[in-house]
Amino acid sequence: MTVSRTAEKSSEKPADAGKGRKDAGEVQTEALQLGELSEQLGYVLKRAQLKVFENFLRCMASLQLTPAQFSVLLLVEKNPGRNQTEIASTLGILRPNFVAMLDNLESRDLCARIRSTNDRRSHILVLTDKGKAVLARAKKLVATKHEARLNDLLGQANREALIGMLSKIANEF
Amino acid sequence: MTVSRTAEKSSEKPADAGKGRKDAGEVQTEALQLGELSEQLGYVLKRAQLKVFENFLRCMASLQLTPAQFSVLLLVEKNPGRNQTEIASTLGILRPNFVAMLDNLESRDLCARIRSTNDRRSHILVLTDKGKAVLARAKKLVATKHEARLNDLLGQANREALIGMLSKIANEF
DNA sequence: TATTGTTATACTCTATAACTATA
DNA sequence: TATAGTTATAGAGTATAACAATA
Repeated sequence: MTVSRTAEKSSEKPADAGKGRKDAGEVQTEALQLGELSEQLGYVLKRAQLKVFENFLRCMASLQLTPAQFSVLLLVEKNPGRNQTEIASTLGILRPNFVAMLDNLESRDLCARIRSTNDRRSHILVLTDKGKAVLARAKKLVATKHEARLNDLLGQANREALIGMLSKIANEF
Repeated sequence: MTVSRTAEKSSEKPADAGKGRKDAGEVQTEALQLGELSEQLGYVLKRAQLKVFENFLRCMASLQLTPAQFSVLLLVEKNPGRNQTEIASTLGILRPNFVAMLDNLESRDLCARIRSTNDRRSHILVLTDKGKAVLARAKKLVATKHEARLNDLLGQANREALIGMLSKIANEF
């Protein structure tokens, strides 16, 4: 739809552009009408996604993990012995783009590539001890700060319903 | 989180990487376990958003309108007489990035910039007749193809609940 | 001095082609 | 010949600084 922002940064606090009130006595500066936009699934979905990612980044600031990196660590932990192609494609990451991502995680000693003995073309992915420790801390931060925030906002039942509907859209739309 | 894709294109059909079954008789290729990932709000939100945008693009193929362009047309129609800064900031678009976007819409004769007489620095935005006509057709396509699809999938009540929760996240998270 | 629209620019994501080393 | 990982590259989207015209 539109929307932007890279975590904190500056600029554009949307949906509240015109102050709604004039500060001095010049021209009128009424807030804009969103109209049908606020009912557009894509629009509200995109905005919500950006907010959630921003919050995720803030919660993870101490561990310096992006949502994408977190998803890789989670998937590697849950599926040990898989190669780059398998992990990347499951996450919707293209193999070429996965290389730099892994270089980063490997340089931080969070995961490692191991040349497979069966097929020497493949790199098996594993978490290092540090990677496991960081992921454990990350999970706690996500649970106590990030997901907890969502529970406060929507309530447990609604949160589950939301995840369910989004999954359905992701899988069947 | 991860995920990609630009509408149709090729590559990466995630969440079903390993076929789950071997085709010949080589090695095992079981489907990967998503594990906690499928309960992560950010992950499922991002995936759903990509699917919805893809579907939007497909529904709008005949009009060649992106979600972002559609949102601009909607907002200009609903708020005639506003300038670039106001429209852009409401949508979370940075002014510099809004220039090329408007150049595109203007070159297609969908909207026009009008130098304001009050403040000659400002460009007032308006829809052209063609812009109004295209937007009307776009709304119909969205309603009958795009949003209708969501109703089929979730049902009217759930769809409204979903929009409501996403709005709440977008505004209060 | 401040603001509007603009240009230039940079950085991140995403996408495709093609190379290498294995198979 | 096909596949895994990689390189190079290109295109969107998003971000900041700075300039000209105007206020």
